[in-house]
Amino acid sequence: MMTPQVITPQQMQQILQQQVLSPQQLQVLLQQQQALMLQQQQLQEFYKKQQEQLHLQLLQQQQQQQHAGSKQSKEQVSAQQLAFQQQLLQVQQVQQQHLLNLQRQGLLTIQPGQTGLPLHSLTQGMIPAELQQLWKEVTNAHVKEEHNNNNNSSSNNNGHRGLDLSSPATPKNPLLNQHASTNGQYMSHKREGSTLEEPSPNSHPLYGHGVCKWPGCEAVFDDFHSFLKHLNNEHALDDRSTAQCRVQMQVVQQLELQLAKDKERLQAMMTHLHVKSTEPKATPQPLNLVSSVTLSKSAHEASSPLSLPQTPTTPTTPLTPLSQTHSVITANSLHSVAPRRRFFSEKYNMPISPDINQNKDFYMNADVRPPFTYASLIRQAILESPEKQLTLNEIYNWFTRMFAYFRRNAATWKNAVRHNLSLHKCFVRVENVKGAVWTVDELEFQKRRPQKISGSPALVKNIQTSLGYGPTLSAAFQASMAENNIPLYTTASIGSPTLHSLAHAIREEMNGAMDHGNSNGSDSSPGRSPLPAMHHISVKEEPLDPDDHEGPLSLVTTANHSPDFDHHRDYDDDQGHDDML
DNA sequence: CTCATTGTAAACACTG
DNA sequence: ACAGTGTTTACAATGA
Repeated sequence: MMTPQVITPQQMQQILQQQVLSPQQLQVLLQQQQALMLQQQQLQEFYKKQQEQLHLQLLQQQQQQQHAGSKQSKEQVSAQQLAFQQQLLQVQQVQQQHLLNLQRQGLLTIQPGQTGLPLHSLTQGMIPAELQQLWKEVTNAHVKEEHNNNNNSSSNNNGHRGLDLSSPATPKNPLLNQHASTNGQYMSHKREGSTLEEPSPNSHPLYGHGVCKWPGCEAVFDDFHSFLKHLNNEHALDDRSTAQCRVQMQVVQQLELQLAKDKERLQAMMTHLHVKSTEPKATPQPLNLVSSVTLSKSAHEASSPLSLPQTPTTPTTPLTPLSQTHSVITANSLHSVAPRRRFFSEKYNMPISPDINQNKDFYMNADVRPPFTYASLIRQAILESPEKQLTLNEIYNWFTRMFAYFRRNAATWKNAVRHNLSLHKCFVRVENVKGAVWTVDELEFQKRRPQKISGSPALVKNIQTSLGYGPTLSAAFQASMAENNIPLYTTASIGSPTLHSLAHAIREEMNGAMDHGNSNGSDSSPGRSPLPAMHHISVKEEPLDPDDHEGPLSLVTTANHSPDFDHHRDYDDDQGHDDML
């Protein structure tokens, strides 16, 4: 999807998803920031050179045609300059957002005058290669028409022809993309669909569950008045606040934009599918998660604008990826599928992350039952959290935040969540200072996969054997998080140690909490492991290996500097969902 | 058919 | 007493 705007939908989803920064993320951010600083220096130098070059060229051309008395070249160069500047303006948006987000998180202090971002700083987000490319375009491609200074604030729809920077920059520039994607990490968001109410004496849209909901603030107050005090003091009208406000505006803008685009896409999809209805059936879907997921997504999206039967007791089961797909996707065909109790085929319960990420917007707004098991959803919620641990209430909040479907019938699904937490061994309860948090024992979770994945036992073996202990454990964690499309976590050097200790922590906890009599001893006992090279592959036997890790880890003290942002969701069972769609 | 998994409902215990 | 949390049991639906 070509997205001319600065933020891609995926990034927006990450924005929505990653609200809290873990210490590891902060570390990564700092490193990236340092790298960015370096870049900025280089870029400024580069830009200076380019400007000199431009001036030189200008002078030369002036001299050349001075006698001819022609002003054309001058105008031409001016137009080029203009175009160049406009491109830079575009880049400015990316860069500005990045900086603002940094500032928003307190990682960067921007001087008051800097928020305006003078031209010379526009290039800060660009790498030399890109600048060069841009320069080439500016200098080579002749500007055929006058560009009026349409530096409107949004400028998403640029009028530039061959000089469109956004399109080449997006796919071409991994660095820029990286920044942009990490932007999503910084940007907290507020989706205050349910807080439109008038400010009552003891409530404030920016105050929820004792936490200041100002982006990036998270200050905790037990008293509403102290919050008000804080709000007036800390978030007064200053540059920082306005900048943060601007970012928030951009977030909203982008969301609206994406909504419009998705609607358009949906329309196109539906028309397309209608047209295709008479055509021969598509080739059988491979047992590929992505494809099936995509299909389910399209099915969902197709159903989204249609008035969904709001019958929570009869779940609107999405299409089965393989067999039950009809060519024509209509509301009827979608929901005429016999109501099933199950969410979806549990074959697909494991890698829901991509789907969730890709269809987040949909699930957030459409009252459609997500096609995943409770266990998968709970796992996803926990893995998405910065500390890979959530309290029960935070899990609830995640459900209500991510899925419109779970904003009703709270008693039912909450019970199911608790039931699942207790029932499945893959969910480990960890005592904490604040109470108890739930973590995911990835090994246990993966253990259930073999039965789910139909077809390829080899694949199953692979998966299982890849879940050995020690280093591979953290690898499994990383894989699972890469699955979450959380780029920061895949930066191995940073994510690994923490995950390691976490895994260790979980294991320790398992040692204490779980009796190892759970093993049915059927598969892969240590003795006859299919991979003798590895240590025990036995996934189930107590994973108490020699402690190669450092000593006492404390899940508790792992810098809970980022309080549960989840609390700022106010979906209290029966409210805040009637405004959907 | 059996069996495993999942969802739902409900009872119960514990805790603050 | 009450709500939230956590465990457990029972049962139905589904699919392998």
